[in-house]
Amino acid sequence: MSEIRSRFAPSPTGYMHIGNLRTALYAWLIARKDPNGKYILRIEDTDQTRQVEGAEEIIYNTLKTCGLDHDEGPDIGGPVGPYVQSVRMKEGIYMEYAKKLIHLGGAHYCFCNEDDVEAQREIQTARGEAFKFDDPCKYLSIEEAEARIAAGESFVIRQTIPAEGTTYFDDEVFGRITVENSTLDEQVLIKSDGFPTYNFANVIDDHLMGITDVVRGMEYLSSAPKYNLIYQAYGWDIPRYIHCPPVMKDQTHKLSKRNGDASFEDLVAKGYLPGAILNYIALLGWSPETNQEIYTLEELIPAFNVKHIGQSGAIFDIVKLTSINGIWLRNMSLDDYYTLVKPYIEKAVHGNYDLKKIAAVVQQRANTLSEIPEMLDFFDAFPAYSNDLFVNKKMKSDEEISLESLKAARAALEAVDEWNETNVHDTLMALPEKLQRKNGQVLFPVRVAISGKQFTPGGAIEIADILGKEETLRRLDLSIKQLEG
RNA sequence: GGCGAAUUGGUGAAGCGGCUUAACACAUCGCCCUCUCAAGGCGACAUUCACGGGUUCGAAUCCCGUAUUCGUCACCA
Repeated sequence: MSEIRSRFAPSPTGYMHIGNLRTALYAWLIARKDPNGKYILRIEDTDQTRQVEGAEEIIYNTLKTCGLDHDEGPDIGGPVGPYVQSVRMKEGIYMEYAKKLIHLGGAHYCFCNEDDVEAQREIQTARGEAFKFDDPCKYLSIEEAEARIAAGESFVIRQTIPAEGTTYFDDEVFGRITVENSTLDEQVLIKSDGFPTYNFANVIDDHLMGITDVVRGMEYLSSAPKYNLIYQAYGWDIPRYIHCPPVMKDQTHKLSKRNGDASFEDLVAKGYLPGAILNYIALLGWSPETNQEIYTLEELIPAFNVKHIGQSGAIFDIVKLTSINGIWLRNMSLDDYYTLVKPYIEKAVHGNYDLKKIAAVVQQRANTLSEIPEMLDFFDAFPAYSNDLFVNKKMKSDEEISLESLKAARAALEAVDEWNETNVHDTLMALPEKLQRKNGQVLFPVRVAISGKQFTPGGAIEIADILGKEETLRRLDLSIKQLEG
């Protein structure tokens, strides 16, 4: 009965930010650490003006591709549904609890219109104070208020906050936060359209759904004390709070899609693996106890520990993500890698080549999927290149030596009957000795001559093998002609 | 402006009073390996933990103040 229940409670506003995903990940890990733990998905759509079509789909898809499976949610149901706040609202859940709170003295009806509130706000902000609505309605008796409602007056329900004293709440990462009650605003709990505000719906749903661990961004840190007041009024158990510092774009700006920063789906489109993204995100603001840095989702479960979540914002570093992604790519078996990468190879290579060999050669060098096509463009079209490429100090190679090597290679290769990597290798590796040259003085020119590029995935032997005898000889001929001027 | 929080190298960070001449990783720079580029191997890279005081035999680690940054102050979440 003491199972951990954590939740991911996104608003369907469009895309999946990196910060949101990290919150979802941490909450998931916390639930999965407990063998009986449950991970709940709840859709928070109480703001009817911000609904975005298809946003829910993005949430389901992202969680699915990340492997963040949930045990209860709108799509699969569960014992404490419904899991969408707008449908919970229609069932009258929030209004029922709000009324209960009123009778417990933790809230009151308010009939002030927005102009009344605005007037106060102007005065207070002019004085440089934080806004705190001094609500005349709080002195109305419940009977009086109910009579006005019965008469058809529009109303909201606001939280009632004790005038004096302090309230605190305990956070797993920030410790105890204490604030003066006098600084707390009597915020709206139920809006005039009957919908609850985020702050209220959250408390009610977390309690009704038996949530034990609340993971969320630290932008909610200042409003958290008000939550405790509500929990206390009801006499409910307060869940564990885990507030996470923001994911930053730089020192002073939060990472946000609004500023054109990458979202999860953007990163996937750029050629990053979901697993690698999750791996990296886990490390943003959290650090493991060992020096291990590469984690699969499964490995993250035992390693994860709330105690090691940091307190200051972490800057999102795409370079580090790229490095981690490269490691993930290189760690794959060739078969898995090949099926993953085949579409990317086919974007660049249409000729009749052994794509799996190409995959093998590219696996050691690509850090992202999307950079693969341009690495392979020379297979289809032998590019025009300058003879300068043959000049390389380190290889002790120049145009003259290259020409000599190329001619020798051409002749030797022409004699190869069975064209495979071993034979090409043996043939080419026999040349340096014969020509009294270093390996690089022969193989380097050959690689340039058949690829036309300064840098290539794979060396001369691998490329020649993939290109095949006919194409290799053809390119060699072209390059020899070019060198002879 | 009030309130809350944070502050260790270019980046993520470890550290929680002596074992720290501040771990590890990315990035950067050397060297090695090598048919290029990568990958891999080796090495360099904070005399110093925002600043100023204090406590202590001893502080990045505890306390106070200053500065800076972030968050919040909505019938948005």
